[in-house]
Amino acid sequence: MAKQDKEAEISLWERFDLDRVTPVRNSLSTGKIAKTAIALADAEGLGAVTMRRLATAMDVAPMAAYRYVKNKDELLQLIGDRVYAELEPPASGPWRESVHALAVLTRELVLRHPWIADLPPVAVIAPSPSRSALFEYGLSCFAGLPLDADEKMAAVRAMNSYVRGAVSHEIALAEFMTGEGWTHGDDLRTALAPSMTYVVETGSYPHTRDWAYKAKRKDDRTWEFEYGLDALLDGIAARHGI
Amino acid sequence: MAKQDKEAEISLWERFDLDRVTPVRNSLSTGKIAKTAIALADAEGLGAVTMRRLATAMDVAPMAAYRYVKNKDELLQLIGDRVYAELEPPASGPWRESVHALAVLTRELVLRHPWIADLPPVAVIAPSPSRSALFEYGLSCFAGLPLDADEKMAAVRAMNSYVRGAVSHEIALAEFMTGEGWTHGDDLRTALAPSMTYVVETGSYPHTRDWAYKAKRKDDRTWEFEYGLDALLDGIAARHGI
DNA sequence: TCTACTACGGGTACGCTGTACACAGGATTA
DNA sequence: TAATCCTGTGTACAGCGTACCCGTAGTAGA
Repeated sequence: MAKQDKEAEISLWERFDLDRVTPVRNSLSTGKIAKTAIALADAEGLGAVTMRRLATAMDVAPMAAYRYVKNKDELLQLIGDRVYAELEPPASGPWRESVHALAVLTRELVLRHPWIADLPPVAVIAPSPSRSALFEYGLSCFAGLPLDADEKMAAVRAMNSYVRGAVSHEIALAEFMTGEGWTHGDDLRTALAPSMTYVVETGSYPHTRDWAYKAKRKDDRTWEFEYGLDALLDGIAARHGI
Repeated sequence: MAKQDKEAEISLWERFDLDRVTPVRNSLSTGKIAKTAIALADAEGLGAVTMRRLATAMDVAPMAAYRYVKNKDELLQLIGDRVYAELEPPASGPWRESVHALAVLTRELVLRHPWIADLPPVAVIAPSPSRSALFEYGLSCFAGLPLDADEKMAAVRAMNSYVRGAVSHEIALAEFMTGEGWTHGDDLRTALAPSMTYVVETGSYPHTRDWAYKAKRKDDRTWEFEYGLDALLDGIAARHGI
């Protein structure tokens, strides 16, 4: 589990730094483990990321990865961090453009790797290099504006919360719909899954029914995402006159 | 898994309706299963909700619950629904008060049963009686206002997304902090977990560091929640002049 | 009242999981 | 050359979800 059996405990991220310094020499490395696990998750979902499958994918014994990772939770933290490293913060500019762009890029990242939404919450909370950097970027967007320290943090967290909530909802809904045989398309905008018909037709949900028959942008997830995003940004802007 | 071995497949929710009609007679019922599982989760977290532990808690063989629930996923959907049934929508009033109150009540519910945040996303997406009803309530808050069907849905979903994101962040952060030996309190507002010191002190994260030293409301989660909530509501209101 | 049926819960078993622990061999250092 | 350690191997265990089959108690039809 440690780079040196005898050394005092070293954090995952220090271990990760180590293996880009010490060139290769071993068949395994934190980087290779992360890359393989991410490929596995991209291909078959987070459920396929098993210590054993990871091992066979690297042609190695089941327990081998445990030299680099304390337990599976740490593996998940690792891939959570590495996948966020893909995201390059937009060039600096007016705060609103920057924050908006960051949100859009984040959404695109998560849609590219939908399994991120399935990571255990703690794997997304524990500080990690790339997420700390993104967080720092978020805060930096508000530098020099008339917000105090608490307000800046609240603004960044509100953005994070909205984006995470919206995207995870979006992914779950998409997976549920395909799993349920939901049909959609231009000519079928008002079509509903069998499992939802009862909701609409019982008469107990008149407003939902209304939506089902009148809505025109049911498939336009990007529009829906931006609606909430812009609303939130408007609210923050108004609050501080920025 | 079915109430009648020979009958055509019946949905979880129809089965659930059945057992409040047919009084008791059996030692098990969908309701009892849900109640026991929720108690287990409240006491020891979602990880303790195991088909076997659930069975022993009900003094029954490990496989017994499968007469009432197709698989574990359905069990999770069931308890996800039952716990949301606790939430009583606020009395109707001006849209903004209603929506605000619903958000606050939802947050309180989730803080009371933090394991909700650990439910697999699909268990929170699949339509279910109590969540459909809450959704309907959300939509009804915007009835009669100058929003079209798509905008109403977008507004409700934005609220949902923010609340879910914020609360799950809040819970994960709290669990991470206690798990890490983080100290806090009036006299220790600026104290940091050992695991975070490096983030603050490397010099690579000046804005985060700034926050760590200057922020005064680090422990005020309610304030933080309401900051984002009000910002979002402001944005929605402004967008439609309501 | 006898008979047939069936819903319900019990029991056993399988393949999979995460991971503890002891060990072997090549590389590195003294 | 000898001692050390770093790395990957092998085996094993407890616990998971759940497929499948069976006994039985209670009901329904005659």
